[in-house]
Amino acid sequence: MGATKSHIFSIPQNELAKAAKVLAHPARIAILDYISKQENCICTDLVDVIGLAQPTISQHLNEIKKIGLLKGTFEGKNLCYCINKEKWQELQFFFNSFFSNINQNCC
Amino acid sequence: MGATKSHIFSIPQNELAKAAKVLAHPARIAILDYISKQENCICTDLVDVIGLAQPTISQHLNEIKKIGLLKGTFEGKNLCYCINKEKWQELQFFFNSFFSNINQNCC
DNA sequence: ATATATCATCGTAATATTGCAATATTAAAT
DNA sequence: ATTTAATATTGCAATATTACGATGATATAT
Repeated sequence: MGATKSHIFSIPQNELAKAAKVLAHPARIAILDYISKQENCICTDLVDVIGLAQPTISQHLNEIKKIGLLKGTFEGKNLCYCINKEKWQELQFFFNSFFSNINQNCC
Repeated sequence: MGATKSHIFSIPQNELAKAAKVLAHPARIAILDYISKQENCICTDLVDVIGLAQPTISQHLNEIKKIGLLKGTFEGKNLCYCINKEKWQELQFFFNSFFSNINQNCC
């Protein structure tokens, strides 16, 4: 017990849950908020902006990267990254479709 | 350590994360999928539909109820509930606003 | 009143997440 | 080559989540 039984759910259900999981932490919302409001790709110290330790920020960034929501070069000294607009819009559409599917005859 | 440092984030950031957390499990997506597709309030055996044990379903329902996404009478023999349309639309708007805030000049 | 059906709660085991100190890696600057 | 700055990885402690058996509560049917 303890682990999510993903196999009993459909692929879209698992996909949406996975995406929601990435958004299910205020630090990751804050990171996305910050990055999405910059004029250009940022090469900055999110550590100072957010207020968590560097390894923790790095971990959160990794969670966001894993679903493809960030793009950029993640090597070397100055890490430059920004929102992957295509994936962002895909997720927006995905969430919006989910919310739009409610049966309006109910209650 | 171990617990989310909610206090260092803004209220909207925490609110969105909290809502996303509810959607961050395929069972809860499946439950919402199912309920939102019914013609009326359901008074049914989600246990059979989803395929998890009754206490587990009950827990998941409670998570959804806690953010006000379900309404109905939750007592007695026949539990009747359905989507709280107002909260549903509020969340849809909330998520959509978040996704719409991306700076289009980036990258 | 007793049985039955439905949902909630408790207790607990398994697993996942969060956070950070310590350390490693990488690339640029000197 | 060495130092410096930025990010990643490792290891681990604290906490949270997921799942379910056992049990409790409540309402209807008999």
